[in-house]
Amino acid sequence: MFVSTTLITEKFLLYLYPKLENPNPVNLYKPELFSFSQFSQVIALLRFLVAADFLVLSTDLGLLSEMASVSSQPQFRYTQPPSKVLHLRNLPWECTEEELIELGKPFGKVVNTKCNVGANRNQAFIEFADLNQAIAMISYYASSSEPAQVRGKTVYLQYSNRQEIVNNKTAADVPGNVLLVTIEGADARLVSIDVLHLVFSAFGFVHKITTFEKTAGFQALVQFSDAETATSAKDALDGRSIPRYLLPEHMGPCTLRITYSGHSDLSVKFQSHRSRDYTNPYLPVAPSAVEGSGQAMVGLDGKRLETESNVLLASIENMQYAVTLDVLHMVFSAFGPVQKIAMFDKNGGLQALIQYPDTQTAVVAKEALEGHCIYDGGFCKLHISYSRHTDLSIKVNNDRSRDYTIPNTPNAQPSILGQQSVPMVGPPGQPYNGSQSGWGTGPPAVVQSMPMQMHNNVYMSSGSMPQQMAPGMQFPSHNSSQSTTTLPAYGSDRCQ
DNA sequence: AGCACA
Repeated sequence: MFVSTTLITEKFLLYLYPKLENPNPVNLYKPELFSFSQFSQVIALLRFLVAADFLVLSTDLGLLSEMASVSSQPQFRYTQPPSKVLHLRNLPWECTEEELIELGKPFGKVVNTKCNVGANRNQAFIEFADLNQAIAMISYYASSSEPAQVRGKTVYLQYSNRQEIVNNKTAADVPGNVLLVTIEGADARLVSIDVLHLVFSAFGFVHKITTFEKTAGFQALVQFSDAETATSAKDALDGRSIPRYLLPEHMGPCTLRITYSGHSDLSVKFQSHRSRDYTNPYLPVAPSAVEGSGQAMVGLDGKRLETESNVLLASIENMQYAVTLDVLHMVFSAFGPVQKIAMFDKNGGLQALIQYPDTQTAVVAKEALEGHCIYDGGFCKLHISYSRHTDLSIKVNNDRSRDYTIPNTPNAQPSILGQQSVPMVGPPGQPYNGSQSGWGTGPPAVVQSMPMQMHNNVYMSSGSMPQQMAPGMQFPSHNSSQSTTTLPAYGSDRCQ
């Protein structure tokens, strides 16, 4: 209740009574008797009570007496209790918030609005900062010869039956840099992520795209740099269909429904047929995106899990210095006996498969070595993933491949756990001196992921090529040396 | 022309 009942003295009611018939009692306000706030609120309250037959005005007694019911002339002009919120009806089509604010501004501060309400979308609410402002507006139009109008159309006002506007503004209404795109059409799910990328790239650099299946259908989240770019794409594409020439001929039309997403930065773990991160070319390709991969494992959280293996695939980035079989053997022997190594060139870079007797050792080695550099200065940076092999077939022992399990093999140096003291070899750089992140501190601050072509090697079964990236896929330049970390000295306490 | 929507 907005006014203490003790304020309604007999004197006050006697004063008010004749004025209640006046549709605009604000004009009759007598500051020497009551504050404006008290006056306005009580007027509105009394009107409501009278209209609702809770009070009956008695001229004889000059008093208001309480009554339960029965009114010969029920009044419906003031059937709502006063509220800061006004209900407007008979509004013109697609009335805007600006028009509502314009209408309410003369009476006070409009703090909230809601338009396009109701089945015909021709109702609205406006909420004032103060109850008296709402009262002032209702009072004014109750007595005015000119009705309230929007675009020349009469609108009808009354107090809302709610005390505040609750804006169900969902994320879909709040502009953001990420768009939620629903692709409608019988063949919606056949729309490739590359086509979506192409369509949305017309409006600016697309950072990331994820696609997924929901009850709403086939949907995608498209991330732009900023809300302005996203808005331009939304305005241009919402309700439009994907150009036919971008789709296979047999496909039906695919219409885009676009809202804003609540997200601001999508989390893309892999480049795959479902998600892309165009800002990070070194994001690994999800095995699920690799044809013929039957190893897709899904964790409890629904994310993909890497399939562990006793064989590691190492690719060497920024190979300024020769990395020999012996160097690799030394590096990887620090974590356990290395059974076999096979080296090969791939896409102008060097890769190697390193086989341990068990998966646990490989896991430890991978965790320790991933992202580290064999040589100081960011040279020969290792990127390690699990191979799908479990036992390498080494045909011949030479400077590129070796089976250390075969006894009496020259240069074969089976390592055992604990045999750790291996001096730094190779031409340049200084051995790790402990000033940078050591074993104990875990992986480097920024661990670059493996290049996406790394799955593609001669040791893998046919049909294991990674999915081709889309033509026109663009990557911002990156500084590969900024995140390199020198490989610490081998044989630290981590490896016991 | 008469009170939002998950």
